[in-house]
Amino acid sequence: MRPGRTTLASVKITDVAARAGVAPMTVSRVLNTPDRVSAPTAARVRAAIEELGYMPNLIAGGLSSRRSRMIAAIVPTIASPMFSAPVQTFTDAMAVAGYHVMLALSGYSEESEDAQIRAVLARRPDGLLLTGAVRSPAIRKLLRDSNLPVVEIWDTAEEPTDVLIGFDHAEVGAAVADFFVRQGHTHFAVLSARDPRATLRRKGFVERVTHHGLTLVAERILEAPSSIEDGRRGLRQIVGQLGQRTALFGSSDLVAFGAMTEAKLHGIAVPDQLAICGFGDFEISRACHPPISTVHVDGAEIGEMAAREMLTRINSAANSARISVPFQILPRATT
Amino acid sequence: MRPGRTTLASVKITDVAARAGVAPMTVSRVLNTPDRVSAPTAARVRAAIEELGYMPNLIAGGLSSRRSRMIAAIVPTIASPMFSAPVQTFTDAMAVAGYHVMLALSGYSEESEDAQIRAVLARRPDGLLLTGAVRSPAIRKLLRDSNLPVVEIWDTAEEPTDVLIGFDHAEVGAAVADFFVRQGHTHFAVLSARDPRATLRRKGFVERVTHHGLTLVAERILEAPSSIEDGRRGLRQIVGQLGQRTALFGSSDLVAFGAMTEAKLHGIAVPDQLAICGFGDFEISRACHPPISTVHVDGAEIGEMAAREMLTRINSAANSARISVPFQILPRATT
DNA sequence: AGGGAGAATGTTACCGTGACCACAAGGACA
DNA sequence: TGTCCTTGTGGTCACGGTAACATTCTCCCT
Repeated sequence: MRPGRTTLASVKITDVAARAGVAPMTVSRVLNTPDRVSAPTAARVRAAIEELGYMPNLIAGGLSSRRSRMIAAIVPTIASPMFSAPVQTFTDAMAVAGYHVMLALSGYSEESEDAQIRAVLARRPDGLLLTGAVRSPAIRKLLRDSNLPVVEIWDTAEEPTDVLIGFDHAEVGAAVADFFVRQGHTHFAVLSARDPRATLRRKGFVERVTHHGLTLVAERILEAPSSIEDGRRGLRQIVGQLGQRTALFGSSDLVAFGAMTEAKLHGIAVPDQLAICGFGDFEISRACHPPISTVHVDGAEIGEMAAREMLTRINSAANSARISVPFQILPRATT
Repeated sequence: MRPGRTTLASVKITDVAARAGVAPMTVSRVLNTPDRVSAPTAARVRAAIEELGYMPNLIAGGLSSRRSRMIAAIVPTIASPMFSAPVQTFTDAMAVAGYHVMLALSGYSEESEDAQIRAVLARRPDGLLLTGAVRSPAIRKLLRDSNLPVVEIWDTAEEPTDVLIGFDHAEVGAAVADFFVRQGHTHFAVLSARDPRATLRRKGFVERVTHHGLTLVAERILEAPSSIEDGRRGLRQIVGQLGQRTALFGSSDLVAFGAMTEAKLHGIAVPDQLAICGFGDFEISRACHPPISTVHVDGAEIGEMAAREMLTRINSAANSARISVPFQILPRATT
């Protein structure tokens, strides 16, 4: 460190300005709107910044400009690829644009989510990333009044607060049922987590099965977020109800993998006696043996789209929208 | 909404003060140091807050108090339970204490981590959570000079910048080697990701094997972060080099699971011809069949400890420390 | 040559809080 | 009864930037 150099916290924009022989405002412009400063001046300022080890204070800047360059993201958990994937791509994409992401985890509790939203608004984020549509009317009103970009992901069933990116989970369930039916199945089972979106998938599946006049032989609700172990336990609990040939829909690939594992131990042939379809296209369903049929939805892509929508809305007003992301059934070896 | 009620952004502390008939400072005290305000005054202030829908501005508060009540966390990725678990528990524990966590993802690139640290310091966090010890001397100096609490997790091999919580990965590798040796193994193989900590484990393993004068029949470096598929591919590549009875160490449970999956397909008996030990005690190693022997380390616990240390250091100066977290080999069905 | 447009930079006035210090009122104590 | 301490509250100002407007200078066009 050169003599006279000062430390992180103590150097402020006025110090840099003095050193470079310009006004503080010019330093600010060099950092925020470089094209409005002449090249020689900018060079002098940059040199001063370098020499002093100046680090801008975004808290002060945020207060003054009323833009925090920060986004709050609230997801149930990051322990599942379902949410870690979009959070990861969203964070990366926003970082490129100069935004940081504040992460809050809500579990699967609605009250917790509401509390987190309130808490995080005190930091004056420039936007909000939420999981599923906000249900509490009070919070919805708060968000609408705040005039902030709100991107809700993973669910398009409900009315968007602002933008909603995802797909209809009930349709997924129905599509899986249809897929099984086309393969000639007549007997069905579901193992499904107790979370809002898994519930929609389960209902869509069950309704479609019923609509076809076919038989639901077993239905089991698991805890959320559900694990491989939940899938195994679920299958153990319904194993007595399975017939000669049953088609099982699991609410995630973890559940499906657990069910398959347990089925093998019970001597049940997959897919001949028990056909299995999961959800999420996690790596495990692709890389295990036999590979498990599943529903592909691109969480990473949803995160990127969310970032795109967020930036659009930060930079210019945009209308409320509902953006559908396709899902796709991937038949593999278990169906 | 009652008449006269104003919206989020516009209500400030002076409005509340006027409504309650007190000075702004008193409102601030009601929110930050309630015990210094008389009960009747506090009640009046709270009523005014409620009526106006006041939401404090933590940006302004942070500028004034020079405490942002925010922690920056930088991890390589949250796609692996290795990091999502501690991030999750850390975030939860800090939230209870009124701190929010800003998340940045560095991949496995050191330059990216350095850049992220610089970027995030501009937000004046009250502390930093990092993965592994900081290696760049410039950044280390920056952090030390900043006088911020810095909690580094997952690695105790290097010198801590401030506090280091984790274990020695080379010791893990050595312990696994010893464990195999005690079971009578004489031939060994490793499939290991190209990341700093996996590399330490691999080296510890290989050195111990060599030290015993035993044979390393195959060693394969995988990409980081490594997946089930990487484990399968790795095993395919070394399958020709495996002898009658080999003990394989995988750098994570995903790798181990992939290796086991592929071994079965090649007709290799596990554990008789190929014994396998993973690392991390992810759910998959416990819930798959046969359950895979692994090294248990409690990522969730590390996150909680990190939060504890962070809060301690925020509230009072503390000495640099290196905190060891135990790891434990869990023999299951693959060894 | 005069006028106007545009580029580069400076000046002023906050942004919304909390630290710090001042001060009034009331009770304890000698 | 006077002094001292404690408790509760208010006033002032600084935190470190940036928006908005003002100013200066240059250059170009008619």
